[in-house]
Amino acid sequence: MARVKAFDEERALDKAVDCFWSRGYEATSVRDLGEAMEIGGASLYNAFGDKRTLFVKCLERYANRSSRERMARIEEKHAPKDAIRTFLAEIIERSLKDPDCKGCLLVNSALDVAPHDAAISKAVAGYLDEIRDFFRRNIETARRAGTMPKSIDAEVVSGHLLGVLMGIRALTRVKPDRKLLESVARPALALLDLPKSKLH
Amino acid sequence: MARVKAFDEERALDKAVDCFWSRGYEATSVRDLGEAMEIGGASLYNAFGDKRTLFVKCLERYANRSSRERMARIEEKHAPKDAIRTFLAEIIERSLKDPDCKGCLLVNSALDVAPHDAAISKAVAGYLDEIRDFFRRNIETARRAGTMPKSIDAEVVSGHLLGVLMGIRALTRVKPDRKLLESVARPALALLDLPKSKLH
DNA sequence: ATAATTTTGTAGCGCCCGCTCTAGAATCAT
DNA sequence: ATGATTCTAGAGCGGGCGCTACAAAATTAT
Repeated sequence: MARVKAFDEERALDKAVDCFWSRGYEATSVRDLGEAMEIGGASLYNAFGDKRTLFVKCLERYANRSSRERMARIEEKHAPKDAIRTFLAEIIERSLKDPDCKGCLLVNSALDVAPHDAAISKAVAGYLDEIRDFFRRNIETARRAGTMPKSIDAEVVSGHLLGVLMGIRALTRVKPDRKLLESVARPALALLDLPKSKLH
Repeated sequence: MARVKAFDEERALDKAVDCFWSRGYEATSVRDLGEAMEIGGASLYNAFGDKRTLFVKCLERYANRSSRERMARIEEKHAPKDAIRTFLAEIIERSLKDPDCKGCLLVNSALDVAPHDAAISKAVAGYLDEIRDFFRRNIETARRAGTMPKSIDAEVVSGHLLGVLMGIRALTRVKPDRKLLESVARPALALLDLPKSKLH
């Protein structure tokens, strides 16, 4: 009934994610996006709406492919306490591996664009809540299993871990140093361990 | 020998800081700046150079008037351990008080502009190092005074506190909630306390 | 083949960007 | 007062911005 699209929407969306991720929302032009996505301006507007709408779709795509994927994958393979450790370790590894120091699109957006756009702010806050929920439920499960101290308050420590995560992501962009990032994480992870006295 | 400036440079610079602080580097136009500073474009370029140069001066101004001022003021009035507690508490209070959720100009810049500008990145990294030094020297002093556990590693914990600080500043921009921000800080501050067993 | 429908490339709209030029206004030493 | 020097206001430069209009190209149902 009509001409068929000449490009893969998901592939193009991934390219758009890369653009916004490495350059930020304001500094990325629609022409930049078109070039990276290998489509013309008309196709871009036809398929994804205006720049802001495309950005919202990029956030969702990123949440699905990076954030949620990581949590699900780790939660599947690791015991609760180990899941939290693995999560932070993986964040640090990826942060250090990236030569562009792009950090996390959600954290970058939380600082750059969310404060000036209520709807995007709400979306980003939701994605961050999912990460905190990941911490919280793993803490609670481990606490019940007796692999974490009963004295731990899941509400407090999950918030702490979210803050630590964001601090790591933020620091990465200006000081991508392994020793520093690990020193941010270590005391938070030590919290989760049973006190030595209880081990004997 | 020549006409005298009709505006106060420092006052104008403070207005420029407010602009960059609330809108970010990219989203702030030179016309925005001129309007806020109440000077024309020509005067702006004459007195402060181009937009980027003005931004660098704004960072330095902010570091002096916000970051360094706070550290010096707190360090003067508080014992080392209390200085760290007061510092974080003050950050949380100011973060919650600000209806615009501007966060910290240094942290915002670390994510937005530093990654795309080596010189600015170096400057921001330096300002953040000063904050870590504040944590480190207060930890070391308190440790020697016996008001903090000897088991604390100042290198690790100062990095942790810097990360926690940045996490608080980042979270503020999208979730300015007291309970959350305090939960980020509390475990980090608990680290500094002597274990109960040692008190008796 | 034809018609209907959607996608695509291109050209370009109006607008704002960072920045500069120029003319004149204000201040100083003499 | 005069001249030297600096500052200021305004217009406007070239260029990139987000976005759209339009006609040609590609696809499918008939």
